[in-house]
Amino acid sequence: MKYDKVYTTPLNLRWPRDKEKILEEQARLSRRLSIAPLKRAPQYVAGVDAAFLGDKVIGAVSVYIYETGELVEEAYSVKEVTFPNLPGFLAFREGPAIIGAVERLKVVPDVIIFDGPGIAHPKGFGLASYVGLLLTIPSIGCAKTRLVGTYKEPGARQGSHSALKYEGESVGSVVRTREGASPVFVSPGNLIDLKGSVDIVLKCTGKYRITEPVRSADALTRKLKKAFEGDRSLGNA
DNA sequence: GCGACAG
DNA sequence: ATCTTGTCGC
Ligand SMILES: [Mg+2]
Repeated sequence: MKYDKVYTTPLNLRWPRDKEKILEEQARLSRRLSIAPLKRAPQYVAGVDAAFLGDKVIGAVSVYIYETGELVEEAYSVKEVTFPNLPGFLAFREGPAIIGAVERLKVVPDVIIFDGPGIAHPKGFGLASYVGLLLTIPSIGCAKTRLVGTYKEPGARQGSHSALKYEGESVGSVVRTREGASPVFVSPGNLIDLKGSVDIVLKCTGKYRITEPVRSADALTRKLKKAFEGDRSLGNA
């Protein structure tokens, strides 16, 4: 279709003009990811999410103490939306605002959980991988639905999981975080492996399907959005 | 040409 | 993701 606005990637590549270059860039960056076990147990686990308001993106982050589940800090940032909504490129829309939020934190998270995939992506470079690579912070992709890959429905009990395969590789795990609810799609983003990702997601799961850190960030995202609606200085109204 | 398709 | 109140099922 046609675009009335100039959409750009954080690397000044324009859509749809530079479509091929953008795809090459995702593939190139994915090769720089490190999918390996976490060195030491995390102390701080963060959850991130984003919301949209007009042509603005609100990124939010909630940090918890991994062992106790205590909320210790939150932050957010607002950015301009610079990329259209197309499957495979979510990172270009949410990434900037999420990165901005994490950079405003006083504490540096040991691992970050995302509302979107890591390497379970067409080019092996989903939202969690993108942010995890740019910030050099271990990241976990925890998508609500499938982007790529095939799998067998996991068992009905909480904690059940099955492999998510794509192009012959086991890129993720389909995890039943809550009984009676649809499973979640876990895949490592950067600086962590699949096993460690699943362990952390389950450890951060409370009574809901979505991980507590991400739920918290999602809640913050909406509170902020509500507070910003009708705010001329933010560009809407 | 017809589906699939993160949030 | 977003637009939105009540309503069906466990
Ligand atoms: Mg989200």
